[in-house]
Amino acid sequence: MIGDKIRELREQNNILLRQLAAQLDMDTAMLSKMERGDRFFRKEDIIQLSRIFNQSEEELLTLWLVDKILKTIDEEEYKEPALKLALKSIK
Amino acid sequence: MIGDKIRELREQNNILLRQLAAQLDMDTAMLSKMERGDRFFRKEDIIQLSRIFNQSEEELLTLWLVDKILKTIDEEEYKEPALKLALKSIK
DNA sequence: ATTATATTAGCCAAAATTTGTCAAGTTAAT
DNA sequence: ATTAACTTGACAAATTTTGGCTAATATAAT
Repeated sequence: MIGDKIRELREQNNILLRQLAAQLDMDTAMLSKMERGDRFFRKEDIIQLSRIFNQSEEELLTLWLVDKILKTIDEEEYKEPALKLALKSIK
Repeated sequence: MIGDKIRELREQNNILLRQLAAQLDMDTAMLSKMERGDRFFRKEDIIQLSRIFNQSEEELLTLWLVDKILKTIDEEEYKEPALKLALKSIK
């Protein structure tokens, strides 16, 4: 989700993993995993990426949070009613 | 959320914390925390509780999952768009 | 006020999860 | 076959979660 988006942006801008990783001050392997959804980005990294690629922070942070949500409901039976209720409860 | 529900059910049935805790084979203090939302119930406990109180497993597990979701988005800015997107993505 | 019962809070260690690093492995292009 | 880009797996360090114990607090009855 957010990983795909970052990869897309990175490729559109012809930046290599190791170059972007350097900018974020992280290991290349880690960024690779993050783009592929194996690991989570840190929130701060997302904020920095939104600057680097000139994207709205809201958009990227939202995608990032979606991944977190999906991870917590992953494998659970009642995802849909739970999400709906959660949505209600925050409004 | 799920804690309130369990407490409600327990009180309606005039069961003491320590009695219910015994049935669930857990520490009384732990159950107290769970009812108050300080700690999560284990999924198995919820299933057992649905039998004890004759409630639908779906209802209780859903409330339980809502709590998990709320915890992961707690403090985050873009809860609402993220929940909406998550909902879309699972359908 | 004292006792008895019920609930909550605080602390700590065990267990589980997450995170970062490194080295080895793939893939794709030349 | 060599090289550059990327991916993967294994591992330790760090962080978070969990469960249990004990003590503190609250409530009610005598």
